[in-house]
Amino acid sequence: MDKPSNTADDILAAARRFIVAGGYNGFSYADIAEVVGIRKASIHHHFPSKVDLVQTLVRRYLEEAVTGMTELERNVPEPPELLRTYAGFWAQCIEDASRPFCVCALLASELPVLPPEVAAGVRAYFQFLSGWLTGVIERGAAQGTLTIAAAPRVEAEAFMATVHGAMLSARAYGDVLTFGMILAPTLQKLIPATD
Amino acid sequence: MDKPSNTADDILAAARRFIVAGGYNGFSYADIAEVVGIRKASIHHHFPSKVDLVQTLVRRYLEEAVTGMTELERNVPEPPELLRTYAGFWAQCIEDASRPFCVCALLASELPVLPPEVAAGVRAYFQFLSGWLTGVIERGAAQGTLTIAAAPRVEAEAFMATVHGAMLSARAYGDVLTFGMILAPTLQKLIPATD
DNA sequence: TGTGATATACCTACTAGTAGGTAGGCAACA
DNA sequence: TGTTGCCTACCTACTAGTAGGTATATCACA
Repeated sequence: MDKPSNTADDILAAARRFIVAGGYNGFSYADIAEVVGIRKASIHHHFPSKVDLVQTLVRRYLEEAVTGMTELERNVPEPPELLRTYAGFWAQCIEDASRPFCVCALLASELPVLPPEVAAGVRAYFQFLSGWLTGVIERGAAQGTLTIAAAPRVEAEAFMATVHGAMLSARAYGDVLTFGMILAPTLQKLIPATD
Repeated sequence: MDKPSNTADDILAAARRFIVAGGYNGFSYADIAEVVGIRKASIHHHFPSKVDLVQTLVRRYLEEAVTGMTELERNVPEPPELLRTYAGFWAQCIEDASRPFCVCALLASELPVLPPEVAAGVRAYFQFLSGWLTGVIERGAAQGTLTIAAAPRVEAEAFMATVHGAMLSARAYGDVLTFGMILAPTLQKLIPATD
């Protein structure tokens, strides 16, 4: 677990913050060096190139998502509550400004100018997330705990799109409550009323 | 109408393509100079700084949206058809790759690192679009031609978020049909079945 | 009708600063 | 003793932007 040094983790954490703020071309090794408190050249010791750094970041981001979702499904088995928890996670991240945007959603927006290795990682994340949501929605529909109007895959893609678009709007308006406001009716349409 | 020279328009068109591909930091004056066929310094003659250039681009983008929506509402008066046409416009833009992303949606993702003048323009675009959609949905709900589960403003924000998120997914998957696939059930939920 | 003033649109050649990246050294430590 | 982690010092390529020039077009007016 402690194979990568603390500095490497610090570099990755700084890179994540910079990417979340302004994308792949929105930061430099000099920016990272400053916040981590080392020299530019020392970053190259841990990550020979910028591509290596961001590739590692995206790979870990996907790994964390996979373990996070697995963990989540163990603790929260019901599909409606899974969707609510997933949306609530991002609502919290945005509200407390700890992670105001999804790394891969941001990188996806600049996909055409991304190094191919990074682009592939971003695509993998989208495929995983969409697959996971499809599974959850499929299960909910079969159980009758979710109401869907289209195929589970399509509903999953629509849900994911709304989540990403809501992040964008929250950022555009500079209003952290926008995300929750948008997700509320989206969840409501999927979850049958219990009145 | 011919106040700005052809070259200035060419520069703006090139900048738009570059921004749509990779955002504010994803292109340089050198990139534009190459595709327009002039020298870097000549771009500075038309747009003294990069901020001037992108600011002008965003301002015009909003102006075009305003006139486009006004025109649209004159030709297509019914709210359901307005939403369908708006979504269809973007579906077409993405499918024929003519405008595979909204300039302001892309810029919004990197808002924290944008020059303040540009950021303000992006915010204005979001406010206009959200306001227009709110009006359309409000009217549709009053007429009974649209079915809404939340306040018109909330439904409008959710719709806009889904459109932007669907652009992102289409880009992430590299599949131009993803956008239409996502928007179909979204429209379906707002437009009552006519069976 | 010719002449001068002004403006437009572009050019070459340059600046300071920043980008990612490299070479080689030094100290701590297993 | 070799490896790890970081350093100074440097590189080349590129960034936005500037200085100063030229060719051409337009207009005012004698």
